[in-house]
Amino acid sequence: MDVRVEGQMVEAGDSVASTLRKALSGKRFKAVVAACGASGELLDLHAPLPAGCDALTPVFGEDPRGLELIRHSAAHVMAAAVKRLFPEARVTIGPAIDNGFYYDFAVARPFSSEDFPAIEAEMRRIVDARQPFVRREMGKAEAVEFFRAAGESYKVEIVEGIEGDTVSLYTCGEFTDLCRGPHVPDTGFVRASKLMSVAGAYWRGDEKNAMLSRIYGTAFADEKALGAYLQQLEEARRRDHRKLGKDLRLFSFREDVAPGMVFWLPKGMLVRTILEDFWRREHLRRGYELVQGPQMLRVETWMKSGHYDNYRDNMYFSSIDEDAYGIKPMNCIAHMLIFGNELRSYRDLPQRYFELGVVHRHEKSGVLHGLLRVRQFTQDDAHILCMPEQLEEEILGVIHLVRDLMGLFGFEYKVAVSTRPEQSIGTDEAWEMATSALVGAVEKAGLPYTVNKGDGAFYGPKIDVRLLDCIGREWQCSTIQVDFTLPERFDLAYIGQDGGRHRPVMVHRAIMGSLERFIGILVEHYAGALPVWFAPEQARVLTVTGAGDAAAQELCARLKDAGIRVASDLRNEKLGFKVREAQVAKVPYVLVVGEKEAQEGGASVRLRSGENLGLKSVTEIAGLVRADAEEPFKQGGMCYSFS
RNA sequence: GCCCUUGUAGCUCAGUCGGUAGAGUGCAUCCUUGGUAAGGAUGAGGUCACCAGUUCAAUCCUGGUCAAGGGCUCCA
Repeated sequence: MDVRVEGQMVEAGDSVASTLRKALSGKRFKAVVAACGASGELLDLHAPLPAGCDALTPVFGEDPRGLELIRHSAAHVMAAAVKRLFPEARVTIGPAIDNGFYYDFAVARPFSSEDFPAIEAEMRRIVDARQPFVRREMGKAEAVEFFRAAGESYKVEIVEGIEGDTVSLYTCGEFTDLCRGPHVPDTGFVRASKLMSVAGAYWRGDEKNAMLSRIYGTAFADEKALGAYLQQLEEARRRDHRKLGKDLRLFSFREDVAPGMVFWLPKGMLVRTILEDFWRREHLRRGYELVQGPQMLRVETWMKSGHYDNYRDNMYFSSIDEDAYGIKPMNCIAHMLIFGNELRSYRDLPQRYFELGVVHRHEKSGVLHGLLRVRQFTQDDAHILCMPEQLEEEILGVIHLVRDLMGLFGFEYKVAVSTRPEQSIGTDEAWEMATSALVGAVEKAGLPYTVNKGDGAFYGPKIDVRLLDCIGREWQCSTIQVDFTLPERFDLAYIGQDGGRHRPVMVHRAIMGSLERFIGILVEHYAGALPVWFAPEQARVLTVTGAGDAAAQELCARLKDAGIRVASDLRNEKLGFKVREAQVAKVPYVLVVGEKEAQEGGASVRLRSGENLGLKSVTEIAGLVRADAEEPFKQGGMCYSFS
């Protein structure tokens, strides 16, 4: 029988490898890590050619599937090295993950990064030995016996949990591990790897179980790809909003005073204010109304809403005159009550309430992370109360708002629709109606989406939007949720055309999600070089010598009159020094005033890119800055300027 | 909460194999008036996170506490 390999037909060999060898050049064959069978399954190179197999695709290390194999095999190599150095360590699991792999070990003394050099050296020896990965099938009982004899109690537990009669084992050198496979042909393919960090991890991810010692590592097809990845990590560190926030004086944290809560410094607060102002205006333009509820509500209200039962552990409480109050972790209750404040007609619907609502949530201390995970934050929260037949239209409006906002910052994004989970309330009919409204809206908007089956909230289906920043990281921001419960619990109603009382449907949505978090993402996305429209300092006037002070102040005043956020640096320092400081502060426009400019008026303009535009008049400069600030709005159909 | 790492000047970090500490940067003052990424000098600034223990002596060793950072979702 003949087998198709990369477009040519070759005679089937005994093994996958021998078949491929007939079709590939020696050099290419050496780089193959595995093969993909006719039905898409991955095969070990050493494996016998499956019966009836009529096509094979070689998989290389650069291929995502090949890379995953390399990483999985790297986990085995690391485990083998650890077993050599620490024979008493018991192995547990070691999968490939997004950016590498890990392996969890049960050891008396947890590993630390100081153990890395020894482990890496041992790994190197194993890699250089080019030990083949040998697969073997074994009956379950036999496998249990094998691992019990080896003292690998965790493996025994895993084998016992596996369905079916046989399991597969892979051996490289003296190390044998339970593994589904496949693997790279030999350890030589794990030539570019690096151990990254250690962490504690619970057995099977359950905090009731024993704490294991996890070692994270990464591996690539070659040193070049590994180097590129390490460089990308370096780039991410360079963009870290916590560092940039400190350097650029945007915000600070005082762990001793208020852990997980932000102190907004003047520049950061200006950025926030501009974003808030823009966002409020945009909401007004799209038919939302601004509202605001109290910061704390009596505890009885939280009982009525269900938050006390379901969310109490994350809430802060206080008491006033012996009455218990809960500080709001969400804004929806006040919006419910605002709807219920008067009798509503179907003519009044939809009601769209928008609030930049400050909420408090008690996050566990270990999960706080700069602006991205805090305990007090501001949601760009809205609740739309509408008739069921308006639902799709309303959701479409929200999706358009998401699209326009993401476009404004140049974010790519991914949409996922989450459907009814096992545990949920509400009728099938309501779920069906809401889910089809969500799907219908996404389709009308022409957006590709995925479905997360059973991942909806217990009270309704939802759309989640994950944005991708400019270095490809994903962030969960926007969420659009349909909710049947709250209108029910608060007995909200409107009078329909028929004169009867009807229950409105509620859409809960946040686009930026948390303002704090969104600003953190923006800082990382732009690496601190914020676009002119919300840069806290759009321009800085620098003098060459003290003789330019008066002209600089005059220029500054005129630009301020033109609505430009400008500062001046009249310090007694050399120009090069001041230029550097402005550059480090990522100021978009640096305006230099020297003798020549003082005489002719205007300033010589240096951009953040380092480009020098030469002498420009005040009017020209104001025009440049303004045009730059308006640029991002050209695509979104939006329009905004802060003044 | 749990595991690993870390905690020294406003910031970034050295250092002391146990004898209470240093650099760069920033800040202040002075000199310097310099044309697009760092001019020079001088000075101020620290209960070495906190609490115990060991010791003649602890910032350093030991134990504990607090905080931060990396993880604790990826399942042979």
